Order: sequence, then C-alpha cells, then structure tokens
Amino acid sequence: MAAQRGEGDGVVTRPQGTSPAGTSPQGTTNSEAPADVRERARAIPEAAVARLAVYLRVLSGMVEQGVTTISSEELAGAAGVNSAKLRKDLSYIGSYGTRGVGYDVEVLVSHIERILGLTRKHSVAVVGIGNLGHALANYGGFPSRGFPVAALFDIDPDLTGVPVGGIPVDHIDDITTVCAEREVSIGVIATPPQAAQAVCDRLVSAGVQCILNFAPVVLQVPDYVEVRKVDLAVEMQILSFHVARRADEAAGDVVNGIGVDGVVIRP
Amino acid sequence: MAAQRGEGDGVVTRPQGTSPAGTSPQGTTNSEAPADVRERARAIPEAAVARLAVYLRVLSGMVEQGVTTISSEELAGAAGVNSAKLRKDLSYIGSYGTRGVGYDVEVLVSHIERILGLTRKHSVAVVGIGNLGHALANYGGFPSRGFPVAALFDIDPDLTGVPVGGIPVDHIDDITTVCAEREVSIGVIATPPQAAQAVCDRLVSAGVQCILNFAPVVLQVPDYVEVRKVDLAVEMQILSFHVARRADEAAGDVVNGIGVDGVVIRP
DNA sequence: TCAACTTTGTGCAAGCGTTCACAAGCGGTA
DNA sequence: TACCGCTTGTGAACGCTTGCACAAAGTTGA
Repeated sequence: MAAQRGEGDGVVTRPQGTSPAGTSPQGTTNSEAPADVRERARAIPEAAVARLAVYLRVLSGMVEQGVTTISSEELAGAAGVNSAKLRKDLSYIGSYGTRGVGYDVEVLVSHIERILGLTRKHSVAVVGIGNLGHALANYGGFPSRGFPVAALFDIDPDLTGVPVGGIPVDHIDDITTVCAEREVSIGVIATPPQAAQAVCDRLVSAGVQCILNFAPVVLQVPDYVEVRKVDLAVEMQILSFHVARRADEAAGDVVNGIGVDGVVIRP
Repeated sequence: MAAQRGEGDGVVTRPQGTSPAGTSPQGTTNSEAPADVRERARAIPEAAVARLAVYLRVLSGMVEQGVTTISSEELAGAAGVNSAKLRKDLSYIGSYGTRGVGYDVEVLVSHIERILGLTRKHSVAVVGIGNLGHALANYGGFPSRGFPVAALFDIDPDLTGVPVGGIPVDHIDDITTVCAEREVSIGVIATPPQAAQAVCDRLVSAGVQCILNFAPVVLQVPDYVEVRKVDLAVEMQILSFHVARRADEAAGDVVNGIGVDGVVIRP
C-alpha cells in the first residue's frame, strides 16, 4: 500500500481575504440538531470532512458484511489512512468509541451521516447532457447514497423531453422554475467550458448554493455559493508530473540510460 | 467570487510512515532536463502542482486571445487564487518573470509544460467501458492535451472489438500485453467497485505506474505506484456537509425557523 | 475484586502550506 | 543618467494538519 491522493483533500483556496462567514455563536438554538453538534460541525477541518465520507463508505461495506464492531486500526487500514488521524477525525464528531473494544459500526455510520447532512435528501440537477451528463444521469451511485437526480438540462431543443436515466431533459431556459419546483440543492455542471459560467450564473440565481463543476473553467460565484470542481485534465497532468519526476529521478540515480523511456524502475 | 475548492488540492495522504522516496541528489546527470530543473521539480509541493495545471489552462486561453504578457495579479484573478500564492508557485519552477512588467505568457506556458512533463506524450488506457468509460473514451479533452487514449478494456466479451471513440475495445485479459505494446503510462479505472482492485493489480503488473481511479474504493498498491482518485459520492457528500452546516448556521443566527428546509438565506 | 491487556481520545511538537510585507530589479521618462 | 513607479521574488511569520506518545477507560479472565 502506498501513496493515495486526490479528490478533495481539503486545502481551502479562497481568493481575496474572504473568511468563512464568521457568525457569532449566539442566539437561541432552534434547529433539528442540538447546539453542541452544530458547534462541532463548524469546527471540522475540510480535509477531515473528505475523509469522513470515505470512512462512511468503508463502514457501509462493513455493515453489509455483518461486522458490528471495528477498531481504529482496522478501519484506518481499510480507508488507507493512519490510525491516529482516523481517531482524531472521529473525535471531531464526538466520542462514540469504546476503549478496549473499538467503534460500533452502526453507531458510527449514523453519526457520520448526521454530520455530513445525509439525513436529508439532496436533490441534484445535472446540466449538460453530453457524454458525461449521460453517464452522470445513469450513475447509480447518486440516488443510492441519498442524492436523487431530480432534473436534467440541456441547451439542445431536440433533447428536451427525451428521458435519460428515467428523467426527462428540460430546456436550460427553465432552470430557475424547475430547480425551485423540485427543490434542487446541488447543481452539477457537465457542459462544455464555454457554457459553464453562464450555466453557473443561472443555477445560482435559481437558488442553488452548491455546485459540482466538471467543466475545465474556474467559476466565479458569490461568497455564499460552494463550488467543488473535478478536472480530469488537471488530474492527468498531476499524474504526468509524477511520471516525469520519476523518470528524472531514475535518470539521476541509476547509471546512464536505464530508467529513461519506458523501462520500468522499482526503487 | 468566493470559495473554490476541490480536485487535487494537494494534501498528501500517505499511510504508515512512507516517505516520498528520498533519493540522494547525486550521480551524473543524464536526462533531457538539466539538473537544476530536476532538483526543483522534486521540491514542488503537491498542491502547487495542481495549481500549475490550472495556470497552464488559463495561460493557454490567453495565448489564443493573443495576450503576450500578464501580471501575477491578473493571472491570479483568472485562476481564482491569491497573487502571492501564484508568484510563489511560479517561483518553484524558476524566475521567469520580469519585474515591473509581468510574465511572458508563452515562456510561462513552455516552462509549466516542461515541469508537468507534458513535452512527452502519455498514453492512456481506460478500463471499464460502461457509462463513464464511454464518456471518457469520447472525451476530447484528453488527446488534445497530450493524453492520447491508446487502449480500452472491458470484461464483457461482447464488447471486444467494438470501437468506442475510434478505438476498439480489448478484453481485460489482454491488459498486460496490450499495455506493454502501446506503452501505456496512465491507467484509468472506470469499473464497478467490486472489480477495481483486481483491475488495479493487473494494471500494476502490466507496468502502469500511474492510476486515475473513478471507482469508489480505496486501492491498495505498491509504494512506487501513484494513485489519484475521483470520487463523485465523496464530492457530493462534502457539498452535503456544507449545505447542512449552512442550514445549521442559519438556524442558529436567524430567529426561529427561517432558513430551515429549503428557504434560501443569503448572509 | 484485581490485574493484565486492549484501544480510545487528546495534548503537544513537528512539518507543510499559505500569507504578509518588502527589498530588489526592470522599464519608462525627463 | 537619475529618478519614479510598478511588479516580481522571497524571507519570515502564521496557521492548519499530521503524527507521536501516553493517560484514561473499558474488557476479559482468574
């Protein structure tokens, strides 16, 4: 087992001096979640949130296998992290382990789900029904994990009304009304780069506050909107960097020629 | 403009005490790149590498628009980062700016491309020709950016020989020979989760050292293999967390009820 | 009941990455 | 040539994240 990187490893990139909306911890509590849970959630590092999602998936698998209890060491191994880090991550959401025993899998699952806000359904709208949009609309992983795809949009009038993955495509001009009607809380942009910013603006004005962007563009959004991006080209280029670095290291360490151009080197 | 997170923001997650192969900077140099460039490349933080890829895309757009010179402030704005960070990132690859003027766009492009190893072509193999695999095979962004898709694999014999995006699908059993023949350096896993680890093992034994994993599984690989993962479910759950946190904050700040369940709040 | 063993939860220190702030350097202008 | 304004490059401070190490707390078995 070795380096495992990527996805949303949590370093925040805020332009300007924008701070994460420092609301004072006052006022009468009136939510479904108790005050201390809210307080905790606010303090969880972004990096830890990403890992919690991974732990959750591993734990879900455990539940299916009938595992009822798991130690930090085991869970950490399965999730590909250090056990100390895992325990610290879990401590952010509370102390739900039993010393000398480990964690009750189901208890942990329910607490992580609560912290991640998965007790509520989050309707998703996919914009741009090209290759990727099709794949996303048909992707079974969304609905099964509490993210029902509630709407599809495209600019092509020929697609309007055509069902994809069981949901009829709406025209992009109807974003505002349809998103409001179906209470969409997450927008997924799978359009060509040229259209992405315009689509993003429409989603924002339709009240969508969370966006997952597959278009290779840096979106400009208001402060209160959360954007995450998945950029395949960037991922490939990071891998390319490592290929190059490796080849260079090999060229520097190994004597003359070996390790250059396709010869496999295993340090 | 506001929070822009995600993708490969560069926090390294290494299990155990694995260190990034600390090869001593000695031996006679024999690569295409000069020694100081190699030395630099080794020291670039992962997070900076991810951003360099973004800068590169922005700069490519600039070239097309005929821009010849750009200041750190402008480029930073377009890339959605702080200008100090941008300058530091660029300083990792060398001093190619002119004080009082800015950076020559084309010079910068060529240096970033060199550092990212984009002067060499990196052949890509996509494994798993389902919805996502189809989308990836047809995705124009890969070949145009120096990542030609050289091979497709699936376990379904009915697919074998069928061309997708112009490339015939090979059977998964032929991974080793085909990857070697076509000098594949990057493997993309787009299979169902159950198959991912097995596919990964085959890719590794075929000599592939860089893997982009779309399957929602934590892959176990040897130290010398670089894995990046793109996990849609995790991305969605991180967004979900922010939706929840926001709703909670609103519930705490706003008096009674407003902001809960779908009512749009703009701080 | 007590001792031995196991595993959690966390204070603390080290390591990275980000941000600040400013000296150094370059082009333009008189 | 000397000055001025602008922009880069970077040392240093800061803050977040990680990893270590250990006390606290629970279980098991005699």
